[in-house]
Amino acid sequence: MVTNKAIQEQRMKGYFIQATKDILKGEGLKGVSVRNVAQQAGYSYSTIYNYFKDVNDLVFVCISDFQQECASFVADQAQSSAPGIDRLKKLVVGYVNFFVEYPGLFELFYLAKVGDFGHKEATINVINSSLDAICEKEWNYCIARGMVKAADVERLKAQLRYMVIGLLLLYLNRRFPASYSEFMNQLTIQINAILGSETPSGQTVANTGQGGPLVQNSLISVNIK
Amino acid sequence: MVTNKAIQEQRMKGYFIQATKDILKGEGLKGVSVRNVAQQAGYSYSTIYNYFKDVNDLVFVCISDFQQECASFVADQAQSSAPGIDRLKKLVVGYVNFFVEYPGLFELFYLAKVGDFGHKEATINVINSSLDAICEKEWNYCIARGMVKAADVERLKAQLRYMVIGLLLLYLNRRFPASYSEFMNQLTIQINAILGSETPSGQTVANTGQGGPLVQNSLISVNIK
DNA sequence: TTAAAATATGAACAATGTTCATTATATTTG
DNA sequence: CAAATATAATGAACATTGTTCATATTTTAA
Repeated sequence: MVTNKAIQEQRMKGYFIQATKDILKGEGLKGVSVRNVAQQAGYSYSTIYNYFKDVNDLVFVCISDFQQECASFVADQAQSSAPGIDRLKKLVVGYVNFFVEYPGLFELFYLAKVGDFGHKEATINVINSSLDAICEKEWNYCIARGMVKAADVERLKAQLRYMVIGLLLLYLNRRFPASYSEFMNQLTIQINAILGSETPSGQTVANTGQGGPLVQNSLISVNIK
Repeated sequence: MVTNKAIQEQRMKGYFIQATKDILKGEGLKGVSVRNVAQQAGYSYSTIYNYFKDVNDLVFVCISDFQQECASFVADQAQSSAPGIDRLKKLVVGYVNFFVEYPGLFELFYLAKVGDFGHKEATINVINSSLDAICEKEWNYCIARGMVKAADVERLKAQLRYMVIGLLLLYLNRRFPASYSEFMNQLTIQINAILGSETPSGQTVANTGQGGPLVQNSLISVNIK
C-alpha cells in the first residue's frame, strides 16, 4: 500500500529533482548548488537534506529521467530513416547530438564524480547501457535480417560506445576538433569505419606484414561493395 | 638574456609545480587545493598568486611534464616487442596502463575543467595529440614498410584515440567493466578490431545489406590471414 | 645606511556542502 | 476542541574552498 506520507515524500523529492534538472540542462553541473536548487524549488537549502542524503544523491537521481529524454530525442531524429544499418547510424548520430545540445548532461552522465559506487549501481548501469538501450531494437532487427552476424554484435556495440564517448569527451571538454563541422565529419568517418560506409569502392584499411621472429604476419582488408 | 629575476621566478614556480605534481599523482585533483600545495611547497597560500593566475593555471602547467613521463612509461613497456603493428599495440596498451596506474592524471588530462581555452591552446594540444605523439615513430615505420596504407593512418589514429579515451573514461569513472581483467580483455578486443588480430582465420565483421529505397547495400569483410 | 622596489603573507570575503538545535506545522490523543 | 506529540522546515553555524588586498618583510638601488 502507498501511504500518504510516501506520496508526499515523492512529491517533495520531485520538486527538488525538477529544479535540479532545469539547472542541469541550462547551466550544467556548476550551476547546481544546494542553495540554488532549494531556491528554485521554493524551499530552504537545508530542507533538501530531509529528502536526499547529499547533493550528489540529488543530482544522480536525475539521470534516469534524462536517459528517457535522450531516448525520445534520438528516436525522433532517427524515425524517418530506413530500418537497419542506416537507422542504426542515425541513432548513434542522434545520441551524439543530444549531448552536443546539452553538454551539461554529458558531464552528468560521464564526467560527474560518484560518491558511493556500490549504492548507485542501478543508475550507473543506466548510463553504461544508455546507447545500447537506444540501439537495441535496431540491432535485433539487423541480426534477424542477417545484416550483421550475431557473434559480432557485442563487439560492434562496444566499438560504437567507446568511440562515441571518446569523441564527445574530446570535443566537449577539450575543443577537439575545434569546429562543429569537423567534429561531425569525424563522427561520420568513425561510424562508417565501424558499421561500414556506402562508398561504392573497395579499399584497404590496414595491411600489416612484418617479420619479427615469433609474430605472424597479418593482413587485414576491408572491402566495401 | 636570462635575468636573475627570471631564473628565480622559474625556480619558485617549480616548487609549486612539483608540489602540485606530487599531489596529483597521489590523491588526484581533489587533493589539490591552493593551501595544500602551498604547505607542501613551504610557502603561504597567497604566494601562489604571485606566480600563477589561479589554481587552474597551476594545475594545467603540470600536463606537459606528465606527458613526458607518460611517454617514458610507455616506451619502457613497449621496447621489447617487435617493431610494427605489434609494437603499436603495445604502445596503446602502455598508454592505457599509465592512466590506470595514475587515475588522477587521466582526470587531469581529459576530465579537468579548463578555464580559458584560448590561452591554453598549446597545452590542450599536448593532451589531444599525446597518444599520437607516442605512436608517431611506429606509424611512420609501418607506413615505410607498407604495413598500413598512408591514406588510412589518420583514421586509424583517430579510431585508437577515441576508443582508448572512451574505454578509460568508462572504466575509471563509471566502473565499467567492473573488473580490471575484463577491462583489459575489452581493450585487446578493441585494439584487434582496429589494428587487426592475429587469429589465423578470416571472419566477417559486419555484413549489411538492406533495401531502403535510396540506400545502397554495403558489405564489409575483414580478412585476417 | 637609507630609500625604494619587489615579494611574501595572513586577514577577510564570498561561496560551497553539511549538521543540528530550534521553530513551525501536522497529527494524534484525551 | 484542546493539549500533547510527532513530523518537517528552517537558518544559524562550521569547515573548506578560491581569491583579493593591505600590510609586513625582504631584497635591491642609491
